[in-house]
Amino acid sequence: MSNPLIRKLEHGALLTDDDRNFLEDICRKKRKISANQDIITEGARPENVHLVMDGFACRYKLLPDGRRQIIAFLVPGDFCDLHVAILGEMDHSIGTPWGCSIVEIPKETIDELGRNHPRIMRALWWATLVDEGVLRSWLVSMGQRTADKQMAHLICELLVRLQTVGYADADTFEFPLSQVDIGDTLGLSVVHVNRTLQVLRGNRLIVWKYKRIHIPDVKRLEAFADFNPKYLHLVSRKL
Amino acid sequence: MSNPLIRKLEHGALLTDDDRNFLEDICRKKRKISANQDIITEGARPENVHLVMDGFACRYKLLPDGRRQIIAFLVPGDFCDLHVAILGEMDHSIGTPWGCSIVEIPKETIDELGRNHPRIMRALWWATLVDEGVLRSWLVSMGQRTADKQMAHLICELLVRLQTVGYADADTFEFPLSQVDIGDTLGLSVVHVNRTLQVLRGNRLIVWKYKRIHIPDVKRLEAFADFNPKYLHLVSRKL
DNA sequence: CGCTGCCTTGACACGCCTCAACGAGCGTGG
DNA sequence: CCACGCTCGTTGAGGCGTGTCAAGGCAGCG
Repeated sequence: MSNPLIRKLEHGALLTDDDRNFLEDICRKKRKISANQDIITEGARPENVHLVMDGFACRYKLLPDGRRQIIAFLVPGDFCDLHVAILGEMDHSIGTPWGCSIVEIPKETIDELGRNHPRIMRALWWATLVDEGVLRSWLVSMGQRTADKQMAHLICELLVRLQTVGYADADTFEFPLSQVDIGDTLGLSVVHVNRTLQVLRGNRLIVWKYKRIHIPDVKRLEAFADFNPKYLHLVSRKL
Repeated sequence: MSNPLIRKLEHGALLTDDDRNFLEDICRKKRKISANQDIITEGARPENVHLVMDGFACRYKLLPDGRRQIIAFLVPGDFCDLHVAILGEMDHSIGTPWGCSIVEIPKETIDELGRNHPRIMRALWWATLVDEGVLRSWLVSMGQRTADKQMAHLICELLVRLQTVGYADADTFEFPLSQVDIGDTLGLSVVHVNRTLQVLRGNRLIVWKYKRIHIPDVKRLEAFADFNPKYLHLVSRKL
């Protein structure tokens, strides 16, 4: 079983075979999004719900002066806009500077989940609440941690999140982002991102080559970043 | 009708008289929390859900070195821990450095809402999704705005949120926070908060005296902060 | 009266930003 | 096949925003 959505939800709720089959069905029609494309733009009122199945996407917000803040990374198994059904309008955009594939799910299918698959519905709420926990943790990082620890913390988080959906090994994962992207994520300039990365590499906390991050000593990086995965609320951290 | 919870939820969903009566009933037994007290502490698994009815509370997270990051302000009508029912354990603390009064609602009452008051339930989900929107906006502020605009943005947000529950007039509201608290909210040092406030006061963007903020020209402050209230998803901004 | 908490100020240091330039890798078209 | 342009990473120099340390002032209160 390698469907990232199912893998993820199993960390938040108990599913039956029936639930799993239903989810498997939903995820059949994948669609590729090429690099530098928006999936949904701020102000839209999408008719379908979007789910990332492969690659990376990101939530972001543009300021009038052109600055961009990336608010979240969406990895396989993550929903882009589950909330629009209730909120109506997107208050931010979602794009993929690196390419990804997604599945579009009609709103009615989500309504059907509410009626016939309460366990899945609960798992979806679990997922959005976890997203909120991640957001809180990013805010803490930004407010209180220096650039090096902030960066280390982000990498620790991605390692765990990608592991839960089968997209990372014990100490390495693919990472297609540019240093500009990281800057827009952490609220830093490219130049400073570059210099900070050099320090992390110099201390052998991370190795980053060919769009892949490798962590020589995970425990050491987690200690350095003061990383505690509790905020991800994974019931069983089976990897 | 002055129940802040009802006032707030009416901005997110249509309620019936029956719904309103039920909510009114829930909010009867208020309890005062004095200043510098925690309402819930990280790691707790509370049996009741907590709702702020008067005053201010805040979500916050403590780092090993003693630094504190405030993640959210909870004003009258805001729930502290609706999510614990699904997530199980608190991944942050909630306290009130300034005093507030709250209501404790048994989890079973929430379950009953799910069965008998679907409109309320939907409104509660609306409220937690709006909280997430606020969180996103804080992240954008922190990452991209300078201290002065960040502070101005926060004040604009609080003005609107307090207005929707009847705790602010057109251009003024009570604000019991200290400059240390603001520093921990925006990720700034007290010294810098102080100096930034002096600039804002000097430009007559805000007047802050006797634990009350007054805004001489709301439009001007909103323009300065680049404030757009759409992220609060208030269906009708009747004030 | 003398606490104590909060605001305010000054001096100095440092993290991070901006501007500017250059280099490496890579796809494209002549 | 090479020249070109593009994107991305890297470096240097200088400046500003913000942090830290330290001290003093003022108001509230026992």
